[in-house]
Amino acid sequence: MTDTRWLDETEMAAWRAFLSTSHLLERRIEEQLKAAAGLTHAQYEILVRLSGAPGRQMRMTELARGVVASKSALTYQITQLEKAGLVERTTCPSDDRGVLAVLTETGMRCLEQIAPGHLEVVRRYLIDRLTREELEVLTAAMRRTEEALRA
Amino acid sequence: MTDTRWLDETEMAAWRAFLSTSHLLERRIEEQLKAAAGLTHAQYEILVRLSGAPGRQMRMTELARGVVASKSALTYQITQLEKAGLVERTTCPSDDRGVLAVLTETGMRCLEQIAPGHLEVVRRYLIDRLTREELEVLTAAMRRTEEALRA
DNA sequence: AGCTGGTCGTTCAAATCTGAACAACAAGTA
DNA sequence: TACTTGTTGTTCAGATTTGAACGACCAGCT
Repeated sequence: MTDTRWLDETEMAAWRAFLSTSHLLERRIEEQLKAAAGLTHAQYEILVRLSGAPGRQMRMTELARGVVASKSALTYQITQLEKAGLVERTTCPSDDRGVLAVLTETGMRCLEQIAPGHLEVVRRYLIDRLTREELEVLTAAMRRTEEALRA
Repeated sequence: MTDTRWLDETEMAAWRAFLSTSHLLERRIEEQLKAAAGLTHAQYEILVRLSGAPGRQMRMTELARGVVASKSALTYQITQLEKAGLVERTTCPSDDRGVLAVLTETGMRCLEQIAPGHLEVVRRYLIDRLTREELEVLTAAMRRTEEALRA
């Protein structure tokens, strides 16, 4: 509170661009997924994480960390995905408190079907507009702040 | 749908890092603002935009575009900020349909008071972790995709 | 003036997220 | 064993967002 470190032009420009772009991209992705499969981006990310996990299953808490969602938000979304038949709940054998979210065959097929359309959006607006070097700079920068935020 | 262009490792790494980090940062910012002033990040951004606008006022639609929010979301938030005395609504003199959101003196003082704490978070987790060059690369990249998304 | 298409901001119901509270269980310690 | 501390996932109420529908208004044209 003593003396405020404001952002200079370069810093402010970076922050504003990052902020606007992430929100705009989020919007577009949401729109595409809703139209293509009636899914939320949050739901899509859950399917992706599960599909990449051993046994296509994950503990609720671990999954929540992965997709950056609160525990209650994940509980809600898993319930929705369960109703849609894309995910199932299993009690964790090694921990009676635990719950395993498991990707069903239907869920896996659904994901394979909508992934191309989703990735097309990610490509068109972000990935294909960056050079190889920019991609690497972006990754390094993001990982540094991600690491700080996970602590 | 013909042949899918998947993302290679470099591309996927960039996308995942960008996605996780933007969500994590959003969370932290939300947490800080809530604790410091009981404000949402969306509300804070509205105050910032208004403070930088001529006459500290903006048309609803223009403001919605600026902060990347839907019209209904903005209507809701402006109502909240009005209840808090930080913003006022005025009928637009040149267009009877229009509504001007005006930042009040109280709103301006509130913003000046909480900006330092907010910027400190932006610095600590993002800005201060990037080199000058990285900041510029990030800005350029984000602006390119922002431009595409605004079209 | 009358029409037409478009824009503006709001409203509404439904969906989603948040954070605190909670009960059940785990793991270590005395 | 009994106790303590921490974790797990859910629940709940409240806050916020979404998208469609709507009435009011603008601008250009006839």
